[in-house]
Amino acid sequence: MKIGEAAERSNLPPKTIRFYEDIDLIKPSRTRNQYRDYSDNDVYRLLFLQRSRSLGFSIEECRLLLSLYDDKNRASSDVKAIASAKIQQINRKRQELQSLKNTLLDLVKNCHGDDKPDCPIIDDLSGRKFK
Amino acid sequence: MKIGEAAERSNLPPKTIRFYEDIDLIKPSRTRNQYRDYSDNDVYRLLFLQRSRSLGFSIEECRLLLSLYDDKNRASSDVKAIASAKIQQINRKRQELQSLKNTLLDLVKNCHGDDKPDCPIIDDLSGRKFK
DNA sequence: CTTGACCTTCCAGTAAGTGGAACCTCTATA
DNA sequence: TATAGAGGTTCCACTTACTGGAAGGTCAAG
Repeated sequence: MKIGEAAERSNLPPKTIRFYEDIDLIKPSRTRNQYRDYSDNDVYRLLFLQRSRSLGFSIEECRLLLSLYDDKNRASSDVKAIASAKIQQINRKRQELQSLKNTLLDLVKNCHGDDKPDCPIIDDLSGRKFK
Repeated sequence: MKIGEAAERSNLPPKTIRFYEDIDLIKPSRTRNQYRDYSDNDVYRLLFLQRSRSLGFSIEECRLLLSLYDDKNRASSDVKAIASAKIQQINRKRQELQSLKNTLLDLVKNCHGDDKPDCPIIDDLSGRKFK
């Protein structure tokens, strides 16, 4: 099948699929007229990429995951370790966002939010102590 | 003062400070020998950038915030609106991460994590239904 | 007078695509 | 048969927010 159909089936834009080929994540065959020709297996591969990317794995992590996907002798513990590390990463990111949010909430709480130029948020950002 | 000292005082690397100049966030004067020459006000501006960036504001948001910082007649409500929007953004991002995490936790929970090639995580990523 | 720290500019690369231009190919229809 | 349109191709540039490195200039100390 051509790239358009592969795109539909994998929920990935054609541009992204070509990009994945550029970085050697997938290598479809070509027809005589140079059109990319995707097999069902290629589509599975693209779906694998679509799902793992949407779960927050980086391209390099996806590459690793794909190599495990290809490796019929992989240990499930290897895959589990990658997924667990990703969960820890997400936890850290969430905590970081939480603390940013708390700081912003504090700032917003102290800002009267009217038409006057006096603004504790700006004061804080500029480094003026105002507490 | 030269860029090294401005960097120390603002907690920003010199490279980043030069970059901020490239994108017109700050315009220090120059000495005869072409060295950048930062005033105290310049350092406050850099600190403002450092703080707002570290609070998760994008460069363009910082540019807007800086223009409010410069505007002695700004309404504090304008600033408050930007900060509030950012809080909403953070909330959305956190929810997104939470749901990614839940999916990954589910996957990991179902993976025995031993030396055998059978792996529910890979199965799920590849689109095979295994429940 | 040379060494070393620090400064300068410019070019390239990062992550993960997206947008657009210029051009090709196939199918359908007037 | 001519042509229009859909969808394919390549390549280059842009995005975000920097970071690294090369090649060279400047200045104070020894």
